[in-house]
Amino acid sequence: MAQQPIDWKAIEEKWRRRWEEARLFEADPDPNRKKCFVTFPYPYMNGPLHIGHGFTATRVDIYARFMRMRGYNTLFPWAWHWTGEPIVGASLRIKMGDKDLIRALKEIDKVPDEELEKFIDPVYMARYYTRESREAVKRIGFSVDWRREFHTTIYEPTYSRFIEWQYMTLRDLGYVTRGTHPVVWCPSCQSPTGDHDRLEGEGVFPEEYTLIKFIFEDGYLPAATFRPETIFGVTNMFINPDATYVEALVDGEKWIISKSAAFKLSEQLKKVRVLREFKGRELIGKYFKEPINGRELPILPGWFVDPESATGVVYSVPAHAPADWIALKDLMDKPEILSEFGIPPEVVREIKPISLISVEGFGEYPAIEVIEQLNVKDQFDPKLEEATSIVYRKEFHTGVLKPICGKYAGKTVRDVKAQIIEDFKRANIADSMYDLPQRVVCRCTTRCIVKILEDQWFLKYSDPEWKRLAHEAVDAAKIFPESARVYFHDKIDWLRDWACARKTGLGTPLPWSPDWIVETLSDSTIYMAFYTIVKHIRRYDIKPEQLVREVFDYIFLGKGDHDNVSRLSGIPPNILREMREEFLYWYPVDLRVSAKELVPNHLSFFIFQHVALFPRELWPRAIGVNGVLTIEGQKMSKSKGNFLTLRDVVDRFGADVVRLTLALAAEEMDDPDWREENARSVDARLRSLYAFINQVSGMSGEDSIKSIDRWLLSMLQSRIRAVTEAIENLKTRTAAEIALYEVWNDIRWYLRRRESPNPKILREVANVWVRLLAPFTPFLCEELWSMLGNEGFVSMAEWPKYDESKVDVRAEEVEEFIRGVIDDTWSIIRVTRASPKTIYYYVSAGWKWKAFIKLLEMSSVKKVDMREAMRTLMEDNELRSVAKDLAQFVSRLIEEVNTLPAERRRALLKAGIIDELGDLREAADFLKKEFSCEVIVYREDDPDRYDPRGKARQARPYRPAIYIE
RNA sequence: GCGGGGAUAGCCAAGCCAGGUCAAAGGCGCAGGCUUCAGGAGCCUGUCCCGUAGGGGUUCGCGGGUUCAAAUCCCGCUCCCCGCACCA
Repeated sequence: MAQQPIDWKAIEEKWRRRWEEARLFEADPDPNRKKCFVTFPYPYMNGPLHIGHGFTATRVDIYARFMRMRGYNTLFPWAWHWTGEPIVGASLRIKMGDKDLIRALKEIDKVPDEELEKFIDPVYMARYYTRESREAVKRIGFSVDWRREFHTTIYEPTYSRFIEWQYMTLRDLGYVTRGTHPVVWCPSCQSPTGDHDRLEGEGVFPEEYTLIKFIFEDGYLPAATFRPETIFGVTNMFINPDATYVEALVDGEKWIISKSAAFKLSEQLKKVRVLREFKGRELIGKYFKEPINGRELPILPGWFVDPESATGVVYSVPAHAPADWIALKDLMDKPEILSEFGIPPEVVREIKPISLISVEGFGEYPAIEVIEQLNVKDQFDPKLEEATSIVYRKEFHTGVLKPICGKYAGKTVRDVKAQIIEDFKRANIADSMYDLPQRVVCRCTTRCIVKILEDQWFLKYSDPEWKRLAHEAVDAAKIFPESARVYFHDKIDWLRDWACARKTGLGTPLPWSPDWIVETLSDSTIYMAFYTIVKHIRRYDIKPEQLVREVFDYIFLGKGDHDNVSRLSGIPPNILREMREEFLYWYPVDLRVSAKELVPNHLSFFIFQHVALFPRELWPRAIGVNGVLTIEGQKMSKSKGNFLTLRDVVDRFGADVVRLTLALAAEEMDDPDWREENARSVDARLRSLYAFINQVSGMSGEDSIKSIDRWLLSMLQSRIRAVTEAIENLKTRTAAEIALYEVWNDIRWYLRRRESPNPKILREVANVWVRLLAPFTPFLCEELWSMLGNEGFVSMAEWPKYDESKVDVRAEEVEEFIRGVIDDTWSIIRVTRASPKTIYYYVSAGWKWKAFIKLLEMSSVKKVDMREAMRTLMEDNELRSVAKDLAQFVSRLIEEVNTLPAERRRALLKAGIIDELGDLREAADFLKKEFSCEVIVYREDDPDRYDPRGKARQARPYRPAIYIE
């Protein structure tokens, strides 16, 4: 199998053109054929397709091509996702001259200058990438029906009509609700700041604080806390003397809070009117009242109080909050600070921590104990945070409230916390506000706050009934790999309501509230249904305004009759019927594949929305989940500079090489790793494959059938079966591995064993082989298929069928036997470091075979022991005559026979007594070549044998005795 | 923290669900040989350790256990990766 220069590009172009001319992958309903509808989640067009897209989509295409060859009417459509913020964002950044982005687009995406300048129009940008990506998809050879291509957003008005229908229907079904929701918000951009839009604060989300409204003069000091239960242990207040505070009317009450808190609250549905501004020191030394028992407590200076955090008002519980204790201790140690504020030292000295939670393993004052344990020095010690977290966790999970807590006494903190908050709020002792636990800075450099968005539209994924249906859909579907099923169930339970509309970005406006746009993950859930009718929309030039609700109701839900709907829409009734029929023909989706990162969002939404909108028989049939691609072991990213676009990779290596390399990289949920080294190796293999098939196609020679010929065909059957089963289960790596390497190794062994290969057999094998590989390397296989003299496309050829009649267990056992003999012989040669002149083999005597088979039979019923075995064997006259040797023979074999796996035992029994002498003599020439010496074969009981060391009697079935000179 | 996936010989990676054919597929790399008008091609052999006869020893993250028998089952531990929401 020598290599030849092959022009991949020429082959690929040739067949791509022919496929297109033949409209090979355009699939239309055919009631006489079973259908298969596979989909790949449409990619987002803010950049070129990368090799990670290529990986997942290749798996889809392998499956599609496989099913097509198995006779299924197979549809693999493709579309483009334009919905969302990033395209607009990128476009804006280009407009503003963002150097990093522009360089990335030039260098990685290879966008020419004259195109780049037009990217200030986001739609132009999306169109550009769509055009580029379409080319890449064609080049890599995905078997797509392009008549059904579309993109999303209002720029594809008929798609928008579809989305409108979807959301009106969902709303009527009660799955869309209205509500409020806290988001991280940039006051400058006036929009939510997602994780990827931040300079600082990745992974930071709003947290809800309880505000305890301590009474102060004619108003309140609302102190923020996560631990409202500790109010029973409050001893004082801390205010930052240098921070700016305000007196403000908040929903009609007078509140004293930090200046920034006032602003934040105004974004959280509170009516805020600032009355006056002042420094915190004004409050220091004054007294406030706690609202439970009305105790009067002092306000002390605390510079650790961050006015940017929550209200900037902090109450102090030194028994249970390490920070509070440390702050108090500081003040006790530094009376001069107190005097600066005119506070007598005894005010602080007399403060006693009040214990309100009992915790196993701690005494009265857990905070103080932990501070001592960790040796926290002062308020600025980083260990303080750890101390706080230890106390908090311990008290939350195991703490029990003490009698001082009144009606909550005796309960654990965990159980009663929510109740306390509710009670306090009802009693107007508490309120709440959201804030960010850490600084978050928007890309525009503005510090973010939490805003509560009103009138937000939600998909009610929290609905238990909806969840139940989603679970049922997961149970009913095939999930590849099976282990991902639990992942889906888990994520369905975990999903909360999803804000399904946004104010900015591209998309489709909500039909009943057009200032909102359907959010990107929410407009991409059932669009596979649109593939089934977009063909008609194009062909019959159906206008968006014709696509009234009733049209979709009719097509997708079977509501109404076509005459009526025709009147409403102006679409002829026969076309409506055709669309309905086409939808019903293709639906449900037979397979959808994506990377595992989409399980918690896209794939789960896909399931949810299908169960909401469609009857059970139209729910997805199978979902495949795969890993996330890395490049040479590294996560792919544009900033790291290891971003590989699909187009570049296909340009460099050719479509088939890329496809096969990707297929061989991983399956199930393992992460594939793209390695150039692997691609080069695959390239070499394919060149050799070409050379081999080329050679076989013109080969002539004798065509007698020997055992080795039957062996090759027999092996091929098990390869066919294994590849078929693997692809059925989307185990594309296993399938590719067997189809390429295992078959290759079989053929190699065959060529080695057969001095003059049988051309007919090889051509038969080649015809199967090329078809097994066709889903993986379709271009090359088309070429090889025609090289082998076949008419038509291999893409449409019948998938090889497992042929029982070609299975030859005996031939397989014979090869096992020969291979074993070779291995044993090599082993001896290596150990003795001899260079053999003559090798003598002695095959087992007839009685050994007889006993061996008998033992196999006995052990397939149940485990045999020595005594029982001998008793049965001795019933045979011939065996009895060699009783002494028999006993030795059986004792050596019995363990082995007993532990043989059932399958193997069956194979051995099926093969029966093989003609060791004949087979070995037939292989003698081959063995001579292998060992470059003479080979002589005897039967162990041949009276004329040459056996100077008495080796012959060691012979066992399948393991002849060996003597080497 | 919650959830999911992992840990196998130099590397990648099968096997584990259904315990014995497992010193453990396949690929890559490496070494030796062959082939070739010596291009990153092909073929053969080797690649845990020991062994002058086909054998033996020790391995499948760590520690226990079940079993005649465990990479595979059970318990505990350590470490790695990924997701965690208004975002594609």
